[in-house]
Parts: sequence; C-alpha cells; structure tokens
Amino acid sequence: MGRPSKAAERTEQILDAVGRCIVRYGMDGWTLERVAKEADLSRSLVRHFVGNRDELSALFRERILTRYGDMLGADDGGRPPTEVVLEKLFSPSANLDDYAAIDAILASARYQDGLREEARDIYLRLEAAIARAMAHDNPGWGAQRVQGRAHRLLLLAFGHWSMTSLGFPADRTEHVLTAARELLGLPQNTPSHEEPCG
Amino acid sequence: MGRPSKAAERTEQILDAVGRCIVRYGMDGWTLERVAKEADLSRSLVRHFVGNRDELSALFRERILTRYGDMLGADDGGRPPTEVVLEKLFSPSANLDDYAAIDAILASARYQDGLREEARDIYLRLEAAIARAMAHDNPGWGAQRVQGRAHRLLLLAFGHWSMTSLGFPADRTEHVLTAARELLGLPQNTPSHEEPCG
DNA sequence: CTTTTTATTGTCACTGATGACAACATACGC
DNA sequence: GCGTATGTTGTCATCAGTGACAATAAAAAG
Repeated sequence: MGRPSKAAERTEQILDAVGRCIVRYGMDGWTLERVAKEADLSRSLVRHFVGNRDELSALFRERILTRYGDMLGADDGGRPPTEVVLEKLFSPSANLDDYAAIDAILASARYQDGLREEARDIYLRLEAAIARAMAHDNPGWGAQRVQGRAHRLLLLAFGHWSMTSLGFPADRTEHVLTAARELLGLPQNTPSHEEPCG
Repeated sequence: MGRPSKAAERTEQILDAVGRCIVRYGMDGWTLERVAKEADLSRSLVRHFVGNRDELSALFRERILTRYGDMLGADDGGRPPTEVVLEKLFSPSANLDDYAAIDAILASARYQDGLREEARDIYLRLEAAIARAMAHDNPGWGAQRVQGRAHRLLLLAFGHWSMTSLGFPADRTEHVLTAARELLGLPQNTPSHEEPCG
C-alpha cells in the first residue's frame, strides 16, 4: 500500500551527482546544494533520501569502496591478472571519475582524522589485489618482493593520475607505462632504446 | 616619522600560520579566522596586513614557491647533487610542513582552474632540478632518459609522502628508497636479496 | 604638546550552507 | 472514494566566514 518508493533510484541519482561534485569541487567543496542542483533535485529531497551531509558522504564512500575495492582483483576471462591490472590502473578508458573521487578521498584523509583509517583500508585493498595478480603471474617472486612492487606500482599509478588530471602533456605517460609493465613483470611492447628497468 | 611598521614581522607571522592551517585543515579548510587564531592575532589585523583571503593565499603560494622551488637545485658543498636530491626528497628531517603544503596546493589545483598553471609550474621546476642533478652525476644518460627518470622519481616521492602522511607503517619505505636510489643512478647501500631495479 | 603614521579593536551587513519542519501532492490497496 | 505511505515543495532560524569601515590606541618626529 502507499505510494511506491523511489528511494533506490533517487539514491543512485544523488550518489552519482556526489561523485561529479567531488571531482569538480573537491572533497571539501561539494555541498548539498551543489549535489541537489547536479542531480536536478531540490535540497530538501536530497536530505529526505540520504539524510545529512555526513551520512551522504559516508554512503558515497561506502559505495565507491564496494564498487572499486575489489575491482582490480576481478576475474576477466582467461587473461593474465597483471595485464588486467595494468589496463585498469592506467587505461584512459577506465572510469576516470571514480579514480578522481578515490584520489580526493585519500587527499582529504590527510587532515581528517576520521577518514584516515578508511583511506588506509582502501589503499591496502588495492595493494593486496595488485599483489595477488603479481604473485599469480610471477610464481617465482617472494612475498616481500611482490609487496614492494605492488606498493611502488600503486604510488606510480596515483601519482600518474594526479599529474594527468593537472593537465600535463602526455609525453611522460610512456615512461610511466614502461615502468609499470616492468614492475608487473610484463614484457615491453615496443623495444625502446631505454633499458626496461631505467 | 609616525609609528614604526610591523608589517614585515606580522606578515611572516601570518604566513607561518597559514602553512600550519593548510596542513591541518587542507587547502579549502583554512580560513582567515583560523589563521588569525593560529597567529594569535585578530582577524581584522590579518586583513589589515595581508588583505583578503585570495591575496593571502597567493602570497603564501608565492613564498613557498620561492623558498622551495629551487631547493632541490641548491648547491651543497662538494656532495653529488643526486645524493642531495635523494636526501631532500625522502629524508624525514626535511621540512615536512612545507612538503605537506605543496602537496595540498597540487591536490587542490585539480579542481581550481586558476591554480592549475601554478601547480604545473611548481612541478616542472622540481622536475627540472632533479633532471639537472641526474644529468650531472650520470653524464652518459640522454635527455629523454633523464626526464623519464626524474618524472618517475617525483611521482614516487609525492606518492610516498602522501602515504606516509596517511600513517602507513614504515616497512614500505625501504622499497621506495631502493627504487629512488636506482632511479638516481646511486649505488645501493645494503646489498638486498631483491634485485636493484625490481 | 601636536601632528602624523601605523597598529589594534570592534561592529555591521551580507552570503552560502545547513538542519528542521510544516504543508501539499501523488500513487497504490482496498 | 478513502486511508496511507511516500514523494515533493517551501520556509524558517541559525551559523561560520567574509569584506568594509569606523573608532581608538600607540609610537615616533617636530
């Protein structure tokens, strides 16, 4: 009985708008009013469906975590996991907005005590997924070595996206990709005059 | 004649407070009121000496740029420039707050159009300084190779500081340092069971 | 002591964002 | 048509941050 609920649909609509606003205004700059405008709803409606700002923020982080926390570990047919990782971390076709949002969360975690554990969790899950893929495709590598490489790959990827979003020329991308393939133990595509591990 | 000016002293006092506030509250979270409290002045005084928020922000960025823009290229006795770079980029004794502030500026530049060019400038100056040091200590390396390595070293350093400030355990630091030494063409200190370039 | 320059304090209106809540509208089962 | 649960709109007080400016206090020169 009663009117049918639009909660699920509206919540999705709102959370998508939050993502876009975070990318556009940063983790501190997004507001309920901007989200409402972006979602084409009134602020009252936003509040009605997702509660106050803190609750909405938590909801968004939770969603992006479940959506992308295990992303890197997802099975992709019979392809080598490391190739999948490389593509998902560096391919421009990847969901840019989600990466930017994760980046914003990590950045703001630096000065928001409550977020720090959450950010650490995100990071560790990503690193673990990468490490799994590496260990699978390079059975000879020890755990120590795999973790170190996974860590460095993640630093490389995050730094790369940060710089890319700042509008740097793309000519540095190739060096980064070469290094990434090397870290993952993948063969280089184009024989470069630069030695692989440099 | 007239009362002696405290402008220089007060401006320093205020800019220091801005730095601490940026580290504590982020590039969006610092306010004139917080700066005033941190500097132990009234907000009116802050406004009196440094103008409005935008002007203060620009002043701070300008100062940190001139203070640290050429930092990596500074001469340090007869030591190899690459060693100096390594130390300044990764040594915990380096001015942490200034790195955190630069990091905050770069992070907020992502969604603030006006800041993007400035951030790019900061980045390019740092990269150029690193590249100079590398080329000096490794005369055989070509320009292409040096730039790629400088870029990767900077990504590594920024990512490393980001993660460190999130409170990660220090056990990943060693892998990062090993990679940094390798990128710079420096010999490894401790013979590790991990091959240098992995 | 007076003038002049600057420091310092205090107050005002304005804006953007928020939380709370009342009021109205709509769709479904019966 | 009626009851009911939900969607939807609108309004209110409040709060933090800001910019502008008036008013007062202090220190130097003459």
